[in-house]
Amino acid sequence: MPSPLNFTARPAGIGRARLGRLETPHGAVDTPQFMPVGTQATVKALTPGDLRTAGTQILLGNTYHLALRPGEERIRRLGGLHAFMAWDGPILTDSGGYQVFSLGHLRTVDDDGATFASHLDGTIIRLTPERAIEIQEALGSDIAMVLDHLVGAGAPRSEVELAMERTHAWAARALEARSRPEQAVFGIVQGGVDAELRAVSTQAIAAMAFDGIAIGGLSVGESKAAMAAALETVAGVLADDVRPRYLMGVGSPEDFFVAIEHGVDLFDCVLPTRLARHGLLWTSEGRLRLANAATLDDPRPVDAACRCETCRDYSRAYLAHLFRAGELLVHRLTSVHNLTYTLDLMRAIRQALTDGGYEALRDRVTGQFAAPDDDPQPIRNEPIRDVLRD
RNA sequence: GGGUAGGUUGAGCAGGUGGUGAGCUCCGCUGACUGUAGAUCAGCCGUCUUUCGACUGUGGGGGUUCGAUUCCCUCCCUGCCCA
Repeated sequence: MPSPLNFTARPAGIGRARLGRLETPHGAVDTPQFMPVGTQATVKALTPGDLRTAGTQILLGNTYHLALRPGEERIRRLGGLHAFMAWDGPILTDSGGYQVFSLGHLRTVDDDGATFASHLDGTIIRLTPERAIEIQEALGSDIAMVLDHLVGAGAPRSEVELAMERTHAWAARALEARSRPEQAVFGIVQGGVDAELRAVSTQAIAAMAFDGIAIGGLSVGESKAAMAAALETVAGVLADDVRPRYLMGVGSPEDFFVAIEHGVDLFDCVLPTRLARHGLLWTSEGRLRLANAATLDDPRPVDAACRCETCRDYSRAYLAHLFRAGELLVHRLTSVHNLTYTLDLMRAIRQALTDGGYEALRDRVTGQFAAPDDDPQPIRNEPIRDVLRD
């Protein structure tokens, strides 16, 4: 089956980093690229217009959540996920594999698939590799993910290995089950942070006829060093693989650089939008917490270097007020900003990989977002009253 | 003026009928969050102490008592009813 995707990429001269372009039935995506997460057919608090303005090129949706509500058949009857949510750009749907992990106490897993007790009403939901493909075909996403089995950091090797073997078997079954040539399907590498299992898994998935390779089972509690090591293992095995590579569930600004240098093309993460709703903003000077008392008196924009509507029109003090007052507008304004920051960062990375200056950009951003333990200079979040006093 | 119900740590409450009142929810302070069961969650939130712990605190004053939030006297304040 010819791939519905057309992906071209070239080495960028920094580690294994590459610059590419991914063409899908609903439009092209420049890589490296970040995909905002819209689990329930919406990126929380944002309209498709907001997403476009922020620079979004491709979105995520979720098999488990949409099958539960409103139901994939209803979405199919209503014209498919793109029409349903009024987003005409590319969409990638996750398979529900993450819910096998995150809803651990509401499900059981066996070799054939996973059984959930719906988190909404307890209804029993069965997800198999075939069913996950069927749901995603009904949703009509551009890229479907295979159902996989991921386990948390710290799981015993035997458990990691079992989940990996299951993932491989499920991957093969998903490929057998696919019936829509216009929908791409990505396989998912597992294997935890065990170098041997990671390598085995990468080889197994890469040997199958997927349209792209996803790296799963990371950013689930392991250390930064362990994640980097796992990426190195995967990158080594995939050295000559020309398909798009997608690191699932990552990440934070500093994580992007590490992964890109290991050849990752695509990212998704709830972090920018979730942190936004929780009052944590990413800026060109590091983190800004709306909840902190000092922000209440700060007349400055969130980020003077940012082009977004929030930074153009509103002060930190106003956002801090909205946050404390529980006003819903704050969710849109902070989400607009964090997504703009993230997508502009990704654009800046592509630019730097093209024109130079990548290392300087990486070092600056990594320094701003380093863990407190590594950073003796926590970001300052103080009002500039002195400047205003005449 | 008469009657009645009250006054608890920023706010709102719970509790306590002579022997441990620092418990809850807000507010406030500080964190966490990585393929979204998350507009969520955690810690702190009288004073001193890193901790352990110590001390203070039930409207004010006084009394009875070994001991009072509890019993007595008195004053202040608030709600409601009647005049």
